[in-house]
Amino acid sequence: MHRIPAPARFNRKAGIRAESESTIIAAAEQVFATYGYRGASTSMIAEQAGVSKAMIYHYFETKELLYQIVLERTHNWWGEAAELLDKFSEPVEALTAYIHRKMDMSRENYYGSKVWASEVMQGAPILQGYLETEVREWTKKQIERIRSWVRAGKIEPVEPFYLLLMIWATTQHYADFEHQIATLNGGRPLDDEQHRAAKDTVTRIILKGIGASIKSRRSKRRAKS
Amino acid sequence: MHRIPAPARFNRKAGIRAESESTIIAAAEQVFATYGYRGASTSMIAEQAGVSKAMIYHYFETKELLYQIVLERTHNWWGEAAELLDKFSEPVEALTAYIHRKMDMSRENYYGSKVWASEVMQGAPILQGYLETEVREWTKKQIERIRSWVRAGKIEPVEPFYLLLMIWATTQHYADFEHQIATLNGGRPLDDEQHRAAKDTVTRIILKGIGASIKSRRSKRRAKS
DNA sequence: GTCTATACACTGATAGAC
DNA sequence: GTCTATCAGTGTATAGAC
Repeated sequence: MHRIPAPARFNRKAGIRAESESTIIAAAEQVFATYGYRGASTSMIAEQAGVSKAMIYHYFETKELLYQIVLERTHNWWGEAAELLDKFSEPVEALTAYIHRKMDMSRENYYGSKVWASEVMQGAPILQGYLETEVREWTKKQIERIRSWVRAGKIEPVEPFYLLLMIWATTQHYADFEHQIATLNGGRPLDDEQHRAAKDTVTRIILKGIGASIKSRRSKRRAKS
Repeated sequence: MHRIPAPARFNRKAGIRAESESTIIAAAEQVFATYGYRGASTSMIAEQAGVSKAMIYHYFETKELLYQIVLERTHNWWGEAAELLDKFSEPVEALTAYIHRKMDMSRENYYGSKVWASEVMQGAPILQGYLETEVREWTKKQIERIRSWVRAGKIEPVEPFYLLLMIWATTQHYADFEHQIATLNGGRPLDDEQHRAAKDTVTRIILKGIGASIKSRRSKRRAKS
């Protein structure tokens, strides 16, 4: 395809297109998160986005394509957190950074997490290939890394797979079950202080639980996100 | 489309009505678990149950009523695990029994857990009343109990709410994400040995993470008054 | 109790005016 | 780019034969 870098004043149409697309994607993410793929209707997405239903089909060929794009976004979004785990060589730093980031992401945008959960509960018809390749490879790699920490005596013997599942489960729970958590919290979502306490509690229990508790106190507690 | 395994019949020798009803309920539980309330259709439930669609409406007035019954069953089923927590006065025994039971239940019937998760992701339109009364009261009570364990020096200081959420998240993850876990496990569900290892790992990390491991129980005793 | 036939709202998707 | 009108199919739910 022949792409021409156009001047800014000729990009107005492309600007409108990009804006409409992301508005629709954001709306679709919310509706898919709430009702799942089959339960979501294009009219609901259109209404949520504030556009006519025909606009959905103007920008996206089918409902399934739109769903795939939403899933792709979520997968890329979580990929960022996954990379974090590799950026630190020590278990305490790596796990702390990973857990905190995932907790923040669960709070920042819980819709993506819900769409993923819904997709997996369906049997991952769209994500299956991705699960069997990238996610599986990443998991194997992290399992080996955790094993090396055990061999180096940095953490106590632990089954790495179930440790990883525990971290995923706990951090994503704050996204997928945000409504239940808010209800039990008196009808209000966790405030900043509660969110910080939740992150600290989760991190402390896991690190201490695998014998990797923090030895030196560091005031790395800046306001994140 | 994703195929659902055949339903398990709960009744052995009961009336035709009772047997048909429980067959339909079991089928409905699977379909609701897979596609959510809106995404599930009565034809799919009928096919899964091996009866005609009209039979669904013969035994259950509406799709929503059938859904409510499925949710009610799940709620009662989990209530059994909830009671377990009160049957032991010591944190190690209570939490071990509770975690093990919830892990077993997640394996025994993950459909109920999925339906609950799906309902909550919708904003709990049906379960909201339960969440605001029974679940909230139970949670408050357990929070107080955990606080008393902290005061008695039986466990280290911990925010009880986030500990409870962690236990729920982790144990239910094995139900809600069983497909993803099986995929990462080479396409096979966790076998008996792996399930046992998962239970042990989860229990050990949590107990050790709150300073309630069996070994240190006696030495952690402190004069309180 | 079980089935087929059917009413009618809603679904995904398209055509065509502007 | 945006809208209304529309189609074929599926959705929930009911009626009535056997």
